[in-house]
Amino acid sequence: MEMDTAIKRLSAIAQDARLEVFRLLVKAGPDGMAAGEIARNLSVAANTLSAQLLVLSNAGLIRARREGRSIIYAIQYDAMRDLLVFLTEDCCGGRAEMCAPLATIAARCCSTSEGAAHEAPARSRRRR
Amino acid sequence: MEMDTAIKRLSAIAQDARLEVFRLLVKAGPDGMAAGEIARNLSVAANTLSAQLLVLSNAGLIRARREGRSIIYAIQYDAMRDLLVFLTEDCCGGRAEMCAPLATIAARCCSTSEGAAHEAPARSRRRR
DNA sequence: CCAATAATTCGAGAATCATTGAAATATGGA
DNA sequence: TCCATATTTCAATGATTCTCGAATTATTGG
Repeated sequence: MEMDTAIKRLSAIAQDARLEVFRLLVKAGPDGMAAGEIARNLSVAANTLSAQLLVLSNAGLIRARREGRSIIYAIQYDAMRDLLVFLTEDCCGGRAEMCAPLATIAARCCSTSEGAAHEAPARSRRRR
Repeated sequence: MEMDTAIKRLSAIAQDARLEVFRLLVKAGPDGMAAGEIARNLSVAANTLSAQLLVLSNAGLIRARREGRSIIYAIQYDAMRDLLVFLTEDCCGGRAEMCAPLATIAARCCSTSEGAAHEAPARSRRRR
């Protein structure tokens, strides 16, 4: 990934309203949410939100699709994944101080069933 | 982690010079690098760099220690790890689109020896 | 076609941020 | 103590960025 792209994405989420939008859309999943719905959730003006959605879109972190009168925004998982990969590149200059925690993140995510209220099918994954 | 902290850290690395400093220090590892050495590496003025190092410090991403005439900056792995955890929180709103890639990151990191030009002693680590 | 809803674009003003030269502080050695 | 090295602080300037009101575009239903 190019530095330019990474910076674009980082600055996109380095702002309170946009970080909230981002997190909201991460939670919302692939189905996404309409712009108006997002605005209501975060109590931010429609036109302000529009500008912020554009920043996130231009960074490639979210994607818009029209559905009737609404425009639905949804997270782009690949973009986020690429950014995380970029940030952790060369993290092992010989040592594992950073890598070890990464494994923890992966393990915590989707395996700890703390938030598994929505019964994920969970194709048997080997533990630990 | 508080949103404020996350934003502080994200904005800290959402800028070209600082992102380069950050990546350089990630590579450098716990021993860190002197401010002057960083400046030479990135060909940026000492005073400009100083301001940027302060931003990264205030964000908690790096830490300074004096050593003789030099001031050595080193990455703070914990801060970075916490940020990554924060960014991936709630990423599993039921689906694994984002989580699966995370595991890949962890696996790629420290296991793929693609960038192992600096012959890490490699205390026998199981492959793959 | 007209009105209502959903969202975006435009322009301006305020606020924040990055960079620079000049001056200041801290350390180590002669 | 005096000087050179290493780095930071300060103040100013220019560049970005954020937000907001007003106007605009797109879509649906009557």
